[in-house]
Amino acid sequence: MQIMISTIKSNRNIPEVVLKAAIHLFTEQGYFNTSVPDIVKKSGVSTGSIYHHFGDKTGIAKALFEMLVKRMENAFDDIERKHDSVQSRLRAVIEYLFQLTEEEPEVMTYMLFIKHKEIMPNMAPVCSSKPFTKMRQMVVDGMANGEIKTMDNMVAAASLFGGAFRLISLRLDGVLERPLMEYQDELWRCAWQSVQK
Amino acid sequence: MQIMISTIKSNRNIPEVVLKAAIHLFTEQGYFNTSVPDIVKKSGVSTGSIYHHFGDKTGIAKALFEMLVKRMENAFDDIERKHDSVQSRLRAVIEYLFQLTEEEPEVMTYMLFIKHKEIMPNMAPVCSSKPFTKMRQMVVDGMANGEIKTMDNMVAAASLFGGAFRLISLRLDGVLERPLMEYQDELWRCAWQSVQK
DNA sequence: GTCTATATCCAGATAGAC
DNA sequence: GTCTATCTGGATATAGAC
Repeated sequence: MQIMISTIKSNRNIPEVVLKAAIHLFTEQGYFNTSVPDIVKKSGVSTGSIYHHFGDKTGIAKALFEMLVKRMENAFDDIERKHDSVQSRLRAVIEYLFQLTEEEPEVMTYMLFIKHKEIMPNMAPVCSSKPFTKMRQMVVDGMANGEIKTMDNMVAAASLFGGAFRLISLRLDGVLERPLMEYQDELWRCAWQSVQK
Repeated sequence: MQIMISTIKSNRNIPEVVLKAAIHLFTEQGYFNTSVPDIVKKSGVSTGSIYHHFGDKTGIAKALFEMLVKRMENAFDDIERKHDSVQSRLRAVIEYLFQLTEEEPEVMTYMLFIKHKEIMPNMAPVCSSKPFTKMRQMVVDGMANGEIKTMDNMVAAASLFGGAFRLISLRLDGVLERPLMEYQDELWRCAWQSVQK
């Protein structure tokens, strides 16, 4: 591997600082309430550079989304490597989602609650993205090996993850005042019990 | 009661036809991708009349939201009148939500998945609106009378309704091909089981 | 690759006749 | 109360120097 001289010459990574400003503005005030001049001000990067790197405004949203989806996918791959039983995998997934919500609420908001179809009209819904199909696959595996009661896959997945997503949503909306970790054990007991015989 | 002569004079109710056009456009392409001229074209009502009735563009979104929230609140009041046990009330609520999703997907989309805070920055989140607090109150009642295991209110509500909301979301995103009614019984068994001793 | 200056367009909103 | 015609600001995007 060669040393990346180009990154040494410039002391900042423009795409990175733009994306950081963008996720903050998009989740705070919404994509459509955020103008490119807003991003210019917040990031300190000029209009010209932004368009050079991202093509247009939707390019920023797209780059951000792809980065975050990839990141979550990697996290789930990690979980599959570290846990054998479906039960402990599913629990770890929920723990990861709760932690991410607490530590980087903007990331979670951007992934779950931004209507990407409005920004990029021909994009598939988030729930069809790799990490989400992976979650459903775990459930299918659990049914195959008998850990989970036999039933419709979608119903099982919805029952297992639905409560967690509700709590995440309530937390991001400011309705839950205490951190999600405090609800985790009790929620998981309910979720797991819902798919037992 | 007097006969409403004014409604006889004009053969159409302008706010109504505007709201009908608006909910279609807002859910189809998003609030911010919909211009007032779009609504003018779709509704056949002039710019001037629209501004006369609604004040500004956000006024349309607001009127629509208030109407739909009120309607859902009334539906839940009906349910409380018709059912005594908490179990049958909760089941009826989910049945209502599933039916509404199938019959008027735009209404459900507008209530659940439009980011109203982006449109009206100082609006409370949907989950704080009357119908949603009513749903949580039912759960609290069920815990008080012993139908539901004693636990955190929010966890119980999330466990009971989370799966239903997931399925609604998947259905509106086109991921579930079959109508929600077909999943209803199985989902409810899971949801109810999740909060039993 | 990064910047400033600028073009173009169309949105939201208003004026004022009827 | 309803309409048409019109104003104005600010958004996205580009041109072109450095």
